Amino acid sequence: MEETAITIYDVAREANVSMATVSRVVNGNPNVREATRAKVLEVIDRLDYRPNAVARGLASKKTTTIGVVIPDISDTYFATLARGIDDIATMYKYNAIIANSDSDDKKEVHVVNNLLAKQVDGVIFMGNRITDSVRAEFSRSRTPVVLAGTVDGDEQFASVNIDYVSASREAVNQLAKSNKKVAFLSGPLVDEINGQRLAGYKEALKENKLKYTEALIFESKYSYEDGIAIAERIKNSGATAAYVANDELAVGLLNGLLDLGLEIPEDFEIITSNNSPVTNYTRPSISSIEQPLYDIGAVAMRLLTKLMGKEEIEEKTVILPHGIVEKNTTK
Amino acid sequence: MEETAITIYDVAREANVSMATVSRVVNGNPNVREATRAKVLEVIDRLDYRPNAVARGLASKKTTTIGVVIPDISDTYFATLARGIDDIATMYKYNAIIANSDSDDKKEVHVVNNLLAKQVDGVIFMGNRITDSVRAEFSRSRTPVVLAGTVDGDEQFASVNIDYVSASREAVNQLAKSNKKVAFLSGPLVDEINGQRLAGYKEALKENKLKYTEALIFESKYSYEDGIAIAERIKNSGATAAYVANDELAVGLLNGLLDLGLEIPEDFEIITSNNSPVTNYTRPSISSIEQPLYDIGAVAMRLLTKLMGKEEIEEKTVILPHGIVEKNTTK
DNA sequence: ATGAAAGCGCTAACAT
DNA sequence: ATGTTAGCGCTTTCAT
Repeated sequence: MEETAITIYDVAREANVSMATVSRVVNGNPNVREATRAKVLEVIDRLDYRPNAVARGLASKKTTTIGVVIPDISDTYFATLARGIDDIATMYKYNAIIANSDSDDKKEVHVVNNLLAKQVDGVIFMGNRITDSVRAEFSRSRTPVVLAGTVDGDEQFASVNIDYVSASREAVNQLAKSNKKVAFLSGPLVDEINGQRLAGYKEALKENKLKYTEALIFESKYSYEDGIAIAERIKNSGATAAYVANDELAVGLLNGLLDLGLEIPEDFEIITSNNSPVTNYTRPSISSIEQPLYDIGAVAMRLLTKLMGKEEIEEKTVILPHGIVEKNTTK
Repeated sequence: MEETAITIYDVAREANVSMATVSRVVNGNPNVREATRAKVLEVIDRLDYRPNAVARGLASKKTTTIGVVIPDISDTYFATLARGIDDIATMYKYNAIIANSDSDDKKEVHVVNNLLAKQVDGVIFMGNRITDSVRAEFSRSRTPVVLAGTVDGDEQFASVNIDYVSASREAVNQLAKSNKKVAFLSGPLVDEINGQRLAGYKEALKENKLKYTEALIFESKYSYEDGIAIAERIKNSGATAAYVANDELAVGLLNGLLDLGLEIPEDFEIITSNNSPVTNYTRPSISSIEQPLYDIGAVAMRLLTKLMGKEEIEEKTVILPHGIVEKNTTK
């Protein structure tokens, strides 16, 4: 908003053309004589004209803005996804309004509403689960939605993830090779993503002829402190290994166990889930499932551009490959 | 954008009032009879009317959206600032468009332009320095700008920071108590923020009657790997302590020195700058300057709301308090 | 307290 | 190739 903003009308008058022609030039419409285009461009440059995106949005019903619902932008996991989203968004000339939800049901509904009121062309939703109210909100809007790193059992929405079941199965398989008692440590099991991880854990136990017991299942929050706090209980459970659903939690568990005098990985093995940088900072560094977080965001955004462009989608449930990186918390 | 979006006009017709009245109700204008308000509200609820923020923006010249220029949202330092910004923005009913700049001059100008085209009501700018072209871009716009965690020597813009000179002086003072050779490790010294840190370093040397030598100044990128890579050079410099400008860099240095067989803090002391969670994850945990990152973002956003509301500002250069947290990389 | 009407700055038919 | 003219959905005077 300049002192006295230059409008398309000012440019038209100065260039002796109609505003339609200026609009055509601005939008790269080929139906403009080269000489005319040059003149308009010159005036645009001289007057330093900057098209008002809000007016454009109202007239065209396209805002070139997307909404991103994210639990917490200061959480590296989501921030990495967000970076992937924003890079691709920028590539396709979109801007991203980022709204923190804290995975709170009420806030989620609120921010989604807000985003839709702002007429975003699409939404990328991240969370641990997708509630019915959010689902309803999206359903009665025609705005395309893509879930990133978020599991939707109903497959109502397009989504980009890795195969969490397989990933955790592989991780637990690795641990079960040399441990009879493998603990499972995650955030709330009601979150669908953790449910999938638990399913993978159970599959691995079965494959290794180990029996499942709730005594080895630990539910917690996703924080370093929670990891520290739960270390003693896990040690006392008799487990000699743990698959952990979150890196900060894993770091906490590692340091907690170290504080209790355990040798890692000799006495206890750990595999975590996101292979974020912190897994390399600890001593020993933490073995982890490796997942392409940035790419999940990037692919989700690319998918969204297709949806917004009404392109045909070959497969709306995208599964990206994962791996296991062995570092120093496994033998 | 619903199937057939319902507009203020639909509500007006259904409630037998004019759109002006609906507008008044929506905007909480008191000049509406209670009965009328109730009826309108009922219709709004029944039709599930959601005011179009784009149209509002065009008519009122206020978008209730701010722009946030950030070097990299996946960098915890900035992500924490961003979280503070977004929380206060939400509190004041603003949304934030977040644009990554990678601290790249060209990108910065580009995203700022873009943000202004979108008619954001204000901008929060984060970076290591503020270039002339960005400065120019902001200058010829009337959009309020606040710098967060970003030093502007010219004090042209409102800003929120800690006193980097004092903070690094205190950190180095602490190290100089028991070390004759204290290294200084930072990102590019052309970045004003590092210039201030260096100034503090020099002051501390002087206070401790140590002489300044370029042999102890190390310039690097801001990454873990760079910290690892530079460890040997720092060790060979004869330094027995280092003040580091970035936490990831400090973690790298710590692990690098550990790999070289040094005992920390016995053989080498380290103090870093941001006290981010990773400083607690390492063994030993890293002593650090403590700065209120979240608050810097929050206060910057609060300041911006005042600027946008044309309120009087008592002091546009805000300095927040800092501290030093002694952990286990100092004796 | 309420309504009528004029824009906000632009796009998108439709004409020419 | 270019111009004319309706809107887009809302806010905001100005009347009443």
